[in-house]
Amino acid sequence: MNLMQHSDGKETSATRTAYLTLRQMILTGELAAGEKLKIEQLRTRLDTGASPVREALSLLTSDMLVERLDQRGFRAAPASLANFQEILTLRCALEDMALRQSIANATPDWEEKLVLSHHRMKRATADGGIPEFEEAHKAFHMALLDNADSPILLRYCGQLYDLNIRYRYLAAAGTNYRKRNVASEHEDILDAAVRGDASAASDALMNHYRVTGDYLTAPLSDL
Amino acid sequence: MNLMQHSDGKETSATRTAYLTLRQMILTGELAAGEKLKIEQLRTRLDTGASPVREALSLLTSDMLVERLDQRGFRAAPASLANFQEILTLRCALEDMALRQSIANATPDWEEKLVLSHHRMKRATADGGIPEFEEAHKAFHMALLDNADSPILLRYCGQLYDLNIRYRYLAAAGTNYRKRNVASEHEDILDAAVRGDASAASDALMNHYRVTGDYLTAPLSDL
DNA sequence: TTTTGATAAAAAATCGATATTTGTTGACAT
DNA sequence: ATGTCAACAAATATCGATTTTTTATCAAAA
Repeated sequence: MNLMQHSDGKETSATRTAYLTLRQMILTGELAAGEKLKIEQLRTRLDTGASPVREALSLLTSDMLVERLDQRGFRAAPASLANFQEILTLRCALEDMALRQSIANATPDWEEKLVLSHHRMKRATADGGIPEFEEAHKAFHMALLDNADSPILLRYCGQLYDLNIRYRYLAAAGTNYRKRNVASEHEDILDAAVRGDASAASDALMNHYRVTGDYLTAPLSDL
Repeated sequence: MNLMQHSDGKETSATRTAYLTLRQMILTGELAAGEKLKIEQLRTRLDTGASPVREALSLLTSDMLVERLDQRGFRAAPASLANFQEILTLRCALEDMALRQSIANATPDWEEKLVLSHHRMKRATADGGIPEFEEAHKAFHMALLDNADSPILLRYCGQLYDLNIRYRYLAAAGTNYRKRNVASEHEDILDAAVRGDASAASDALMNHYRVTGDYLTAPLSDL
């Protein structure tokens, strides 16, 4: 069945490979927002059949990264300032909920994972490339929420996180996020979370999003 | 391309038909929670090819109504009490948000749609079958939120609504929901919404969910 | 000119067949 | 008896080709 060797050596289906690849291409803007996604074109680009491409696009539809047009194929989800701001607002609402639940369920094991993911993010900030940082950054943010014991909520938070990433890349080709000093903001969140202070952690997280949001709004104002 | 005549005569793709049919079958329990969904079996049952079935299942995966098992096909999402309660909790949180925004944006046009959808639901309660009532009931609840100007939020609310429906069918084969007197609860919500009293409307809506939740928890306790 | 309608090209959706994987059974050795 | 392994059966995943739909082109008519 044409097994694919995934980067780390794990074997995956062609559909999964196509899904991950297309997702990455959309998040980074390699496939531009609003762009028509032609099956044939993607088929050759990913060197796979039409069925896996089609299925991958269907899956991306649920992530709101791809839109399905009636009988006219697919396109990358359009970007707009309104969409960006909606994502920001919802992230604040949902992550506040998730973070408070997560902290309420705090365990030593969770704390350790949290500290670890923060360390890895700092390490990736220092010497990794952008993809490595992005991965570690998401891992940290999701680790904050991961203890919430609410799979659907976490799923939504993850989706919104990814939708937001796309706007980071749009705003500045994904480069200068690290140039702003986010390290202290991340530490504030981590410290409060580990301390078990839900309100402080939530405040710090919301502040982080508000500041980042303001920071990105200007470059995105012409959307 | 094998156009399908949808019930109301609108032409749709085979994929869309399969999606809607399978969704209905899962919501009503015709395809039981946790049940293995074999392509071949569904293919003959829906009288269509493997590709549309496969794509429809992929789409249902994003609705959390179907799970994809690594290389072993699909199954209907399992049901559990924890899942039911998570859905209830999230619905309260998200619909509270959406309803308040909706009311904050109130317009005469929205009010009219709201009243209309409520009337239609009452009418369907009186003389319609279960599917008609279910459709009208969802239309009313979504109409309450529809003015919120937050597409993603509305999407999530719609998803959670559907997930919850499945538990209604599970609890009582979907029959006795109307036997409880929900009419007055619906009227309380409607009145407060039309009056523009967001807090009262939200209280009424939350009460509606809490009561319904309690009502369903007992029959579902053996999940 | 603008509109209309037919025609041709491009693309999407679907089908049928094939290859690959998972699961199952039962003989054989321990 | 129990565990292992090969052969077989069932089901999934994928491909290649076909059908259908949409989009583009262009000539003829208003």
